[in-house]
Amino acid sequence: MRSVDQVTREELAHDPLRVARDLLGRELWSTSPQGEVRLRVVEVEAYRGGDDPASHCYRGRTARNAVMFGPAGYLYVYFVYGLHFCINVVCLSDGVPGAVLLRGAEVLEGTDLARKRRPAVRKDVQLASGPARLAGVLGITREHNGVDLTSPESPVRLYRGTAVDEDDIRTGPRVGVASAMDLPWRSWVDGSPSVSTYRRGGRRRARDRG
DNA sequence: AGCAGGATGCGCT
DNA sequence: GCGCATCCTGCTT
Repeated sequence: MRSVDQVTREELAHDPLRVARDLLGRELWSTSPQGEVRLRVVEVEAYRGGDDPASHCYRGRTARNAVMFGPAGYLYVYFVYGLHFCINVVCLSDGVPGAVLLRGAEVLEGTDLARKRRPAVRKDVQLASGPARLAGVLGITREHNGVDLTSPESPVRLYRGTAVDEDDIRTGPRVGVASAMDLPWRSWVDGSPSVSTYRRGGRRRARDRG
């Protein structure tokens, strides 16, 4: 298998906690009329279904989260805070919801286009640091919801890339999510400057705002 | 390096 | 209505 081979659906049809670690070092290529952008994934988070209160699938299937209930290998796109898109790789099998949120990546090719799409970001190394920036530099919109990442025909695709050394992988709690469960929800490549800064979860109360 | 506040659309209670 | 799997600006250490 070569680094330019696409990731197969079978490889993604597993528990999100496992797939999350496996996605580190993989490459995401997006093709559009504007050009091509290639990323190397360095930060991810696992989300499950009915047993995960932070998951969009926690309260069952709806029109919005339907893709997460389908087969592995598809893109789940959601819209947050009235401004941003974020993307997940759907995993597990048809009917069982689960996905991995892509939180951080390094830009390998297409830096000029990435910068055009995210003009506010100061340093190139931070162009895809953070889930909405990552989706932004790929040119993701709601049209990309349900795209097959394992098909050569798709506008956004997942490639094998180069494996990350086990010793370079770190895990910790998810960003912006309050969870009591001690599981390796979040994984990242140690030392990468494109890993987003950690913010703890939980709601801010009126008292805390002073 | 780290708050705080604003901008903003939409899914769900 | 409320609350987000956020980002950006501006100001303080």
